Amino acid sequence: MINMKKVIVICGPTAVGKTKMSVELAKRLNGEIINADSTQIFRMMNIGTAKVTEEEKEGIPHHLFDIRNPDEDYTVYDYQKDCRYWIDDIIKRGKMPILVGGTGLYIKAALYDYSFEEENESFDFSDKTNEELYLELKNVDSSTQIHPNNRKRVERALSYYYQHGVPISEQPKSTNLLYDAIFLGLTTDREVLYERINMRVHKMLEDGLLEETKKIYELGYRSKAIMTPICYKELFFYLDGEISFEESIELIQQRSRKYAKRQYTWFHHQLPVEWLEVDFTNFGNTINMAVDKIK
RNA sequence: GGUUUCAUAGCUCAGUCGGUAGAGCAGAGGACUGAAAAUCCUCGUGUCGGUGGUUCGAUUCCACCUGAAACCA
Repeated sequence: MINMKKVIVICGPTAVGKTKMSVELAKRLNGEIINADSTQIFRMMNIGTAKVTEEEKEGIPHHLFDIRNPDEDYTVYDYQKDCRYWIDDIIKRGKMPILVGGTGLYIKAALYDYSFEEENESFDFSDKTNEELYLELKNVDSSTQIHPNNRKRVERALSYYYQHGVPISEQPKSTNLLYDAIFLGLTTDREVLYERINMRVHKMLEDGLLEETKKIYELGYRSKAIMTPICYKELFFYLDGEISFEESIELIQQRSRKYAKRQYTWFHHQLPVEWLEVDFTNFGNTINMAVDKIK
């Protein structure tokens, strides 16, 4: 334990102030920041992903932002390697690695002993129904816990089996922490958070979200990277004339609320998070609380 | 002022030929190892506007009251 590498993680739901906290901590603790948000990996998607701006960085080095184009794929597998690389690099230079982001799976995969292997084959299941795929999976993995309707997971389990010859449920599921990590979760009342989410969407529009989206829309990108995050696909519906502008904004806000709820569920159950109630009227208090927890 | 229609879950509404009611949305809880801002699962009692009347029994039929909308003056 003594020799484990120290890492600070700032997590929590969307729109609680993780970015601000990360920069302040980096300034005080001689740290560098590593992105732990699956959508901020990509270039061009800045406003819609609430990516840190150059000004907000305040000169602190930021890693794993803008490392892929929107038409490229990026997965947990890639993130695990990239994140571990930067943790080691930052520590070697005598500085403190600070992971910031809301993608729980990425954080867990990087810091725990999740094992991934090189995979290059891809399988096409598009001609089969959910029921057929589930039966196919049951056949090779009778103890599967995946719900039949969760097609994405069923397909993934089958791909895994066909590639490795063993059921995905037999994959080692040990969850040992590989780093001396402290997980700081920022939180606030649900109502306050929902209000902040609504306001942030309006702020994004003021900052040019629609223009950013139009640029991507006109370039014709319909990749996973673009169609996954909240904001772009909803505004695409509007640009396609399927829904009104107001409807698309409400959709974005609604989905962001649900996303925040899912994030709470993940962080509460999957990581040993120490929660900090954010003081929005005096953020300095929250920073001091975080520093106390770390020391 | 008159006529007609409407009043049911936080919202939009369905329904009960009289036996106290259910969808969508909103909201809540949960799962999670290669698209994770993704994907998937579970959760619906509310004076059925108010007061009376008819009835074994009314949210349902009738009367009146209140409120809303449309039309006529």
